[in-house]
Amino acid sequence: MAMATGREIAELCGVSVATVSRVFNQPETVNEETRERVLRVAGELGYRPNESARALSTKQSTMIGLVWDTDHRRPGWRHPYLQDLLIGLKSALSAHGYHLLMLATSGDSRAVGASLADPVGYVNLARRHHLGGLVLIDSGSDAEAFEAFAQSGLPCVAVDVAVDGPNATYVMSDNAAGAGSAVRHLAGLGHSRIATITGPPGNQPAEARISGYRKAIREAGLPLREDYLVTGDFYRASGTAAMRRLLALDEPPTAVFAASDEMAVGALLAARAEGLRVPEDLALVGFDDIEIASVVDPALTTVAQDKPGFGVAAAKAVMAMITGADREGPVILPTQLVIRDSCGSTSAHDVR
Amino acid sequence: MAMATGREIAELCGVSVATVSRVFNQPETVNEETRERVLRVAGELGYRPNESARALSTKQSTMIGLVWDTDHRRPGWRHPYLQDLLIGLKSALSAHGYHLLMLATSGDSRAVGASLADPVGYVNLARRHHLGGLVLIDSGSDAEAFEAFAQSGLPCVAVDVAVDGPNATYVMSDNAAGAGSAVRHLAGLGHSRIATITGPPGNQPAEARISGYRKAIREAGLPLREDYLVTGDFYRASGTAAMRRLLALDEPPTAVFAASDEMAVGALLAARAEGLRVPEDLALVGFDDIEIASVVDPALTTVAQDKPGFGVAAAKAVMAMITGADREGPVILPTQLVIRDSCGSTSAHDVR
DNA sequence: CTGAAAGCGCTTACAG
DNA sequence: CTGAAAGCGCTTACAG
Repeated sequence: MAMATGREIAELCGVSVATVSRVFNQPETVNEETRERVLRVAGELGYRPNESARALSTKQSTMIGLVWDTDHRRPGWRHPYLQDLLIGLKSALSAHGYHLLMLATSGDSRAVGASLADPVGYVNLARRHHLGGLVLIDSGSDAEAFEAFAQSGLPCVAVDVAVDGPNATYVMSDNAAGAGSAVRHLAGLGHSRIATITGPPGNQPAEARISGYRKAIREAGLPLREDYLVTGDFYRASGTAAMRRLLALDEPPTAVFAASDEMAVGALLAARAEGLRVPEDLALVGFDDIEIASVVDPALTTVAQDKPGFGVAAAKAVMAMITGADREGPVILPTQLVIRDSCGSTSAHDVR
Repeated sequence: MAMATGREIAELCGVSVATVSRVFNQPETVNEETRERVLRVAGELGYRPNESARALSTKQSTMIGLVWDTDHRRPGWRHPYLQDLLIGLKSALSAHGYHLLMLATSGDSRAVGASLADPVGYVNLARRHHLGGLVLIDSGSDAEAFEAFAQSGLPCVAVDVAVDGPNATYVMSDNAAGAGSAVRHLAGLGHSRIATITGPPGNQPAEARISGYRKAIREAGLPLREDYLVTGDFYRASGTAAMRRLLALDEPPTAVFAASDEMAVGALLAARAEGLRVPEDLALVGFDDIEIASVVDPALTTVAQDKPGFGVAAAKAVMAMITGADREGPVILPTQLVIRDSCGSTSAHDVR
């Protein structure tokens, strides 16, 4: 059973195809009686305007492109909360009747795919498909490539990368505030030797978390020790390495804020290997609140990001650009400190 | 800068649009010199045929639809390995120049979205977009709805659900064999009281894992005790509840095979709460090998599924249907037992 | 090997 | 309120 076409509906209803089209696009301009007849017949035959034809004619499809580079140089790389992001994105987009097109990525630039090495390939794809806009998901080091998208004029919203352009915006957690809340929690527990394991240099959320850390340390009246600032890369192994370095210090920290849960877990492993007990000998706070945070032992206190919120906000932002709503600034999502067992309780620490 | 059209290229090259089109679709039919001229000009202007127009004309887009129900009745539901599946799917599809369209889902059936309650909505969408086929991802209880897709005639490949239809197939782990390997490992370690925590009744992988368990128990010469078969639902909490029930038995098991890592973690928690040590007092094997498996303490021995492999196989299967290759049967993926610390070592158990 | 023409299924000024 | 017509950008028999 092939799809019914507008022409068939028109004939069955004794109207022109133009009228059928109007029923679906500007229903208020067509006589109520005709409209209902068309709607009824269309309903019976399961008719809906063909999307390819519609996109060709209007130069606007009901699809938003997703740029997510899976052929990433870093092999085992995984996005910390892709599924939640997609859930939020998809459901918010669905509410507007939009689908999400995961654009093919191809190493070479021939064929259909594009690659981040060549952003115009993606922009081209977007135009050829009449996409309404693009959602850009950072896989760690795409900031530069994203800048090119933002300049293209196409509605773009980046997640976790601050881009700027005629039709571009981004959504990001309030990373500085989140880091601050972690440090304050630690300081409030009586710690004065609080170190941090950072994300990779150049990464915006990573940098913001560092400033948040610095600011909170200062505000707590604690000394800012550069040897308490160890560079990681968000991955677990780097957390382990960083923790070892911290533990080797003459005056090792009693508390550590890791800029990702993965690194926090790595740090936990390192601490355990050194015979330290968490939280008794070492307090630990992570960032993200991914699933493993609640499953490690002790369960990790962490700065939770609003994962589906990224998707919802991104969807809202593209839709706003498409419908030409007033342009709003970047979306900054609040974080929330989730207190579990990796820092002990206040009372426990009073004893210290 | 709007996209260049075929007409512009044609004019610049002094040929007809038909020729330009041929250069991209049947290059061998056009004179080499002309072809190269067109290709060069097209390259300079970044021209590529518009996808909407092409799809309208050929009735075939370069998109595969993804049916993934996020508005699932089970609120906190997450697919255990969606990201890996998508990575495999996307990269294999990309190799064929296909994109992945995540179809909008809408609770109500109006608007653009469809819902699993109404599979024809999706099939309709597929036709309106001229999708090459559909990949169906089970969110726990979609088997029935998927049957409807399979009957539609549209190329469909389901993940983790055995569907059948004129143009449908599926990819699934060898769940029975996987469960068997878990039980054999436990039996090999000297356990004779091996219980299992199952997935939800009716779920095909869950059922297959149960048969695998039964078969292996039998083959190990152990008695099949119905009280050692406790029903779970793949979620963590059900693992905890099931474990409590097992521990309350007059003759509690010394080893448990949980049909998912989540349930294994739940079981681990319950065992710990009862003061049991894992693996000393209780050996535990999970299924899936998701990230938490390696992060819990003790690290979980588990039956690993080839997660990206699902995506790759699904992509291959749809592409084969689209290109009309000989129809192959369902793809059964091998599993692999990953031995970590939750079962102890053979020697440790010899002492027992 | 190449062009003119029809057609894919819709939308939207333009008349009436 | 409605229809005839043009156009969106491509592909593919059909002639030549």
